[in-house]
Amino acid sequence: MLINEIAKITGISAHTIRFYEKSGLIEGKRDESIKTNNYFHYDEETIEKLEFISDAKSIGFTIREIGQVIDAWYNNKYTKDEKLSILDKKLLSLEQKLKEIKEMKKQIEEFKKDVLNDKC
Amino acid sequence: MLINEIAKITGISAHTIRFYEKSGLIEGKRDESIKTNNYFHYDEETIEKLEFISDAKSIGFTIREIGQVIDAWYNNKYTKDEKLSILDKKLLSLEQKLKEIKEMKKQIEEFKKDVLNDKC
DNA sequence: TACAACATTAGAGTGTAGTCTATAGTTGTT
DNA sequence: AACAACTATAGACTACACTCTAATGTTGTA
Repeated sequence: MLINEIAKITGISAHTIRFYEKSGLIEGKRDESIKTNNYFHYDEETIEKLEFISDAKSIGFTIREIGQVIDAWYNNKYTKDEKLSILDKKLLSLEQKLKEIKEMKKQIEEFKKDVLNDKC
Repeated sequence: MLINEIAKITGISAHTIRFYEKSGLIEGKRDESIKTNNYFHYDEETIEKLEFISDAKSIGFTIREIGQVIDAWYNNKYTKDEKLSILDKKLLSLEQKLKEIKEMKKQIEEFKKDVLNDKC
């Protein structure tokens, strides 16, 4: 698959996909048998990664954090223990976010009560 | 209270507090009886607002969104119905975030299983 | 073969949310 | 009076995450 094809599939622009590639989140491969161009080719795994990136971004993970998780899962940069430690840290920070969101919900519900009772 | 005092109480720097003031999130008042300076004075409500801002930021709300919620609660920019509508929208987006975080947790737990089973 | 549609790279520009610097004036302490 | 510590303002600078432009080359269709 060339860049515009995965762009269409994932809904992420070719520009942004190139930006993610520069940032080390994904990696296209060049077809060595083709000598006339140096187009990048992307596979199913890249689609998976891009979808994961979209999800992770929407809950506030940074590019660097997402890169860590991707590396912990797909790549062989880390030992098994290092991978597990990275993933456990992310799980903890998700727990934290969950708590904060629940508290924020309570607080906004309090605001609503105040508005309903004309207290502000 | 002058700026450095609420900075100390809230743990937010004076610079950032001034930035929030410029952004319309909080508002200090000048003491008209003092002619020698034009220092801003802040009250307890500002501390409440600043603490709300910290919480809301950490779960990914933008300055603009936080401004809307603060206006919906403290100010008289909106009618009662408009205020309730703004707060309900924020509650919905919190529900959405909650869902996404739960899904992300599941996904990272899957990653962990793969790592544990040496599948990657 | 003309040409639209695609590909690459480097680098510039944008918006968000701060963060810092410089300048100038004010307040409190010795 | 000297001076450290505070205050305000404008504007420069930073990091992050895109987003776009320009230049150049390639591919596929009429």
